[in-house]
Amino acid sequence: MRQESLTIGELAVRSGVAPSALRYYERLGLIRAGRTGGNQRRFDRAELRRVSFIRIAQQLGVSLEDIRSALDALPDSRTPNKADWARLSASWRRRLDEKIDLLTRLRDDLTNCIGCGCLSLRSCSLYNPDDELAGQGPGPRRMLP
Amino acid sequence: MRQESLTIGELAVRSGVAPSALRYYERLGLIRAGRTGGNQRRFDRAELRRVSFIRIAQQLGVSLEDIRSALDALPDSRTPNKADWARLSASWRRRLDEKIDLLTRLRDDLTNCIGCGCLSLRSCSLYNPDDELAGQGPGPRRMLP
DNA sequence: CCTTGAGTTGAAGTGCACTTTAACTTGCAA
DNA sequence: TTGCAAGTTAAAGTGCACTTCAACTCAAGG
Repeated sequence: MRQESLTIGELAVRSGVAPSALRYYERLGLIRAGRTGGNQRRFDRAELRRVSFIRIAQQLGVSLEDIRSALDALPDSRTPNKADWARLSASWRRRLDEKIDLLTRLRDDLTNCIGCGCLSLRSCSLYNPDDELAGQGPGPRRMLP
Repeated sequence: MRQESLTIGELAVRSGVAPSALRYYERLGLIRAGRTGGNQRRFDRAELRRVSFIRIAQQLGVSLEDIRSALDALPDSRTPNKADWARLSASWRRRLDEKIDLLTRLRDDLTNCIGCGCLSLRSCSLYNPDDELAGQGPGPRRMLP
């Protein structure tokens, strides 16, 4: 079989992302699709890698807007190759390192800090409002203007 | 000075959380406040620790609803002591361990996986949809019914 | 040819975590 | 006592990441 292009349903199954989400990603310019004569989307297999990248970045608390910016670094005219993806992954690695670092500090301090009764923010390294990745809970945030 | 109770403004400054957010937390039952004769909130100093706990939990991608459940484990009648907080922090430590683990795997696999071209989800350990904490990006999620 | 599942669109809806607004009241210092 | 910052409420608004809906078209098998 090994077809060149995928329907939106196929891409959804293979990526684990709902068709509606894929359409949404396309609208935001995170992925691209060609069209058939009858106006149906056909995705290049390479888009699978993009979707994968998107979901990984989301695990790091990166917004779709920021992911779009990152993906813009990929070549527009040709299919991205290993070197392209490697370059992109480098920046993600840095983010990952930072995030792991933050969580590790959090873990190491937690018992200690609660045990000693100092858990009152500000004083503690647990509270780190300046960290770009720190405030990314499950809900929208943009607390300080 | 060392006053017994804090106004909402004072708690906001000391916790770094906006007054509107604190009122919201109170509505959801995450924190408690007494009232003055004139109906103004007065927070026990112990509430500071609760707010701290909430913000830390949010960094782990836990929803306010889940945080509320966790906080319900604290004693209702008396001010929580060190042992109470330690017990609570234990469960958070487990979550932290899991999350750090996930991110570490992610980091270790990333370059490798992208480099080898296998980054097509499903096949990769990068994609881990069953992990409770994995899907916690910055936006609301609840993709599968 | 006909049916049926899969795809198309724009517009509206959803859930979370808040913030903003409007209209009003309190608490404290001068 | 008066002035004003800080507090109060309910209700509506915001931003993100989607999903759902209605009304329609397309693609492929029998």
